[in-house]
Amino acid sequence: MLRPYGFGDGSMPELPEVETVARGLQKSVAGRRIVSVRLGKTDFIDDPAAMEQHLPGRQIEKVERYGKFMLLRLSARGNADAHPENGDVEAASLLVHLGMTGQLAPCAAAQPSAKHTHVWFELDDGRELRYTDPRRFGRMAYLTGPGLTEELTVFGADPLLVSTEEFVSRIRSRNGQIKALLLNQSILRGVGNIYADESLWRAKIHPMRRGSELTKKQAQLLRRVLQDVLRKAILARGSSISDFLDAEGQPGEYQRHHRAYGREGKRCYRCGAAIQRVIVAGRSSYFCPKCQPAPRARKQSKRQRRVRNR
DNA sequence: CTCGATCCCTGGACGC
DNA sequence: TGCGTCCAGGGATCGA
Repeated sequence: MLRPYGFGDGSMPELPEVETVARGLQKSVAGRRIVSVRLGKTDFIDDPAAMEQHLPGRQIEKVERYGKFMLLRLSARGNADAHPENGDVEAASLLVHLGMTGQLAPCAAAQPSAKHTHVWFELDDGRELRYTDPRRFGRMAYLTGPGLTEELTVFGADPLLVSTEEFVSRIRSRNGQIKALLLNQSILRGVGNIYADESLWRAKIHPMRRGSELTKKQAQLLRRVLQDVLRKAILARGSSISDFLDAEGQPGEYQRHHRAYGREGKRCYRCGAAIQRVIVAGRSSYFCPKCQPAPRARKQSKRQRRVRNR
């Protein structure tokens, strides 16, 4: 049985998982034409009517990843009834975010639908591309040129492509906690809770350290280990992903390489100290208290400050 | 700018 | 077995 992300072992779709899904879809559905669209619950879709109206007839030309989003590049609709005012002669894109538990995968049209399937794209080869998402934290949007551009410009650099200089300046120019900065999609696009913790552990940086507090060397190291972790996770097909893309696909294996995430109370692989969990930026953060020394307490209450200033 | 709180949602874990 | 409670988390939003 297909197992969605986020169940049991804390895995969820971050950059490596989304990259894995996008590559799988590029192989399995690129080149196919969407014949029709059927919708179930639509509260995670920007404009359901637009999807029903504009998707049929379009070919899926390419499947790309953008941060944690997938971008299905669609051809212009080739039929004679195309209405230019509706953008039908224009190339378009379907933006898909898997949220916590989203899955997008093709299957035979005859196959019974899994629970929580909300979108069915009928393809021109007898299959259906289906979107399943129990929690509906995902998002789907049909977008054309300007709308898409506007949508994408709010995001920061791709962590795999960002130069050392840009990474260092983006991080060191902020006062926020480094964990929050890594999770902030307008600074870097694609990093989530798991890979933030994993890279901070590898760089020996406490999640509550301030971006501005990092040395240049630390920031450079963080970029290097972040890229290394993401690349290796992609090679491992992500963390704990089941075979939901194609029959020969293997489950993700990267969870076996986790050094911090989900290891509260377990021994640090480097020094043997017990991994701790704290909430940073509203999210569970796992770190080694010995290898990743806490920043000096910088926040003082007004009262403390008054006392000290006397 | 940065922070925390709140909400969205479902199902798994856990206690009784 | 079955119920209730808590928790997980990406992201939007809002007020401080």
